[in-house]
Amino acid sequence: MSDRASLFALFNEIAIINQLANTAFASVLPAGMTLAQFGVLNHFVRLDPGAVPPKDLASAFQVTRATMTSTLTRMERSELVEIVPNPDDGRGKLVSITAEGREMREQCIMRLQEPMKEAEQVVDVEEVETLLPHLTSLRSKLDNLRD
Amino acid sequence: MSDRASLFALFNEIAIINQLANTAFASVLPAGMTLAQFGVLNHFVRLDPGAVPPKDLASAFQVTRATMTSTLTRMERSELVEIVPNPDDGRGKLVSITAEGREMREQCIMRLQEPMKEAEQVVDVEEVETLLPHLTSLRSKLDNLRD
DNA sequence: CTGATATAGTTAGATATCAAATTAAAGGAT
DNA sequence: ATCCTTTAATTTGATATCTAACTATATCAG
Repeated sequence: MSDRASLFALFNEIAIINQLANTAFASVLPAGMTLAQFGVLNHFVRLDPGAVPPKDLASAFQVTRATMTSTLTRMERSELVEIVPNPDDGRGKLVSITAEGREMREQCIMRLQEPMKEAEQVVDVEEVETLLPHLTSLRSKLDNLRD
Repeated sequence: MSDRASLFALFNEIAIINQLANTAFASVLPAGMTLAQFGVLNHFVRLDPGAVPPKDLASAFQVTRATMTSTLTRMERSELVEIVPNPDDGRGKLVSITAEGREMREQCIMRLQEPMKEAEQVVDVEEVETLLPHLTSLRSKLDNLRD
């Protein structure tokens, strides 16, 4: 197989894995929750960045600002985050996680244990350890390409 | 890092790579074309399956039948595929690629060369060769989990 | 044959995602 | 100070995707 075909096949496998994982994880989340929203909550809990502009969240997740606007609007509606004007920049906003948001994140983490456990049972741990650094490096290179 | 955290990180990297690749590839396709539609066209050209039921396409791409209905409806509207009732099954349909569909697929392949070339330039070929079999195996295992 | 169950496809309603256009504010150049 | 450019966020309109509910046909059990 040529290099190009391999690369193509690689992206193909990644697309399918992503879809399978997405569907499996999404199916156990509390009603109304999505992986995109969970990602935002998890980001706040893990990094504890305080109040951040939507654009920073957008670039952390590699989505457009329009996409982040959409997600954050829904999350504000369900009171998982709070959004206030940025006092230092009249164009901007600042987003922070609420107590409800933290609780919801805990709920999600708990529910995600089950499908993770299932995945662990079929997936070779060594395989994951082998794959991870390569994928991280690939992601980083593709990311640089974007600029 | 625990096994579970590694697995989680793995899915995370995969999600981001998928998004980056998706966006880059989608941006060079002819107006109106999408990766989902290209995937269907490519499937027909590579495997030459003749006329196939929508359900088979859905399972080939690991999407729901509803999703495939949506994609095929658009593709039929733009005359990239032809859809007729299945003479052997009153519930079913049969989908085949049209001459326009083949031309469109060629167009897409040509346009995809450019971003593929860029990716090739930053991505280590050996890295891809290392990754691919592991990803294929991972995909297959996750796939089995679904049933 | 008839009734229950399974399967193929669609529809409805939701979220995520993008690109392009718009609005408003910040920053820089002269 | 004024104009131009850039940046932050939103809106609009599109596709992809899911689940759940529905229709129609097929299949199987008795």
